[in-house]
Amino acid sequence: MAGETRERMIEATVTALQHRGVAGMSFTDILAGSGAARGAIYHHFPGGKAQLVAEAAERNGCEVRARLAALPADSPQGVVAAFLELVRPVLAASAAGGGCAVAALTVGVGSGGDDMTLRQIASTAFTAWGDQLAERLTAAGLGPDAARDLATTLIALLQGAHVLCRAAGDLEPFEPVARTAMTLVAHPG
Amino acid sequence: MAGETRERMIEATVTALQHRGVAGMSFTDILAGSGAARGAIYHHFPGGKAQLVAEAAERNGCEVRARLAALPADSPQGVVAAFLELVRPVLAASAAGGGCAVAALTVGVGSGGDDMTLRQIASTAFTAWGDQLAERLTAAGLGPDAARDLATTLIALLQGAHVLCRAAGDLEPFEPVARTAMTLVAHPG
DNA sequence: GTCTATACAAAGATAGAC
DNA sequence: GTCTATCTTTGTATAGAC
Repeated sequence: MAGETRERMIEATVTALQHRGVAGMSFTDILAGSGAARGAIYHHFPGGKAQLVAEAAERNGCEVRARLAALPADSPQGVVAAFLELVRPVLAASAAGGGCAVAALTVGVGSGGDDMTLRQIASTAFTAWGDQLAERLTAAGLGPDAARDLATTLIALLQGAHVLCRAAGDLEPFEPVARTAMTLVAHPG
Repeated sequence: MAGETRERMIEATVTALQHRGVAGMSFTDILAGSGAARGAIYHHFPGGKAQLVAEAAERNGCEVRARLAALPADSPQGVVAAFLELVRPVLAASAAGGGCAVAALTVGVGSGGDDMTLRQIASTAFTAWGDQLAERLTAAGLGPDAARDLATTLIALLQGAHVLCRAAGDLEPFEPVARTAMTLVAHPG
């Protein structure tokens, strides 16, 4: 079926991005992970690696955003608690060698033209996540300014926990971060 | 003088790590940045890239730890404020294309033997930073448990801000994070 | 200790048959 | 639309002269 192979290649790229990053991943990984042939890459992605990585990161960014949009908005505390439970398994995967596919676009890239495009994609995704989270927090009754600050902080904590958990190889660094996040929402602004 | 070239190579590696990461950096960068000849690398670092990267990251980790040790300990609020002012210029460099050399060891590495060693080095550095920060906070009067949680959270916020600021290309994401960190220390535990 | 030259492998990118 | 084969570049690693 048309687009089937292309789809599998994008999925494989998301996984490769999480595990090895932009510079660390190779087409060999993508081909092994998707079962596609070598020439198929440039058939589906004429822009080469840059295009493939860009599409994979955008895909992953939208998926995460959708999951944030599905958070309950009963109370600010409830939103933060649900957010923490949502990211816990993701961080567990990070500790096991995974990571954030969007964050991968920000490291290991220089100042070249294509690299700036990738950074832009990451920035857009992070902004979208923050906006979505802030929307949930305001829907739960938090003031607009406090919601924005808290949302950005939660995204930063998530990314920081990715780095720390990946280094530690377990979820241990996440626990104090989660405790702090809960005390945060108890004393906004 | 003996060790002069070796020193410059380590310095160049720290910079390369910050800008390109482990997989993204190459010996070409290190040679250009240190003025050394190609063969000099394996003369000073028989272990090749893994050894060079490991030593550079350990060096950088110790330098950061020393700067954390120099923080004043007048009050918990004072420690956090001084920490934020300490990291602000670092994050500005990150926004301009730099980054955290230690965090670079956690991404873009697989599950190989050398890679696990690098992850271990990063983990050790992060733990040392957290311990040092917690020590300052307890010296300023905070309880041991609250100090540990807050210290780990601040390190996570720092790493998260690195990712966000690098993606955004400016310091803007750091401001709400800094505001939140100050409100945090006003309501410990 | 420092340099030049080079071997060897891996990765990205293409061409062309089917 | 998919596959095999290959070109080119880059990067790690090594050998050996000075």
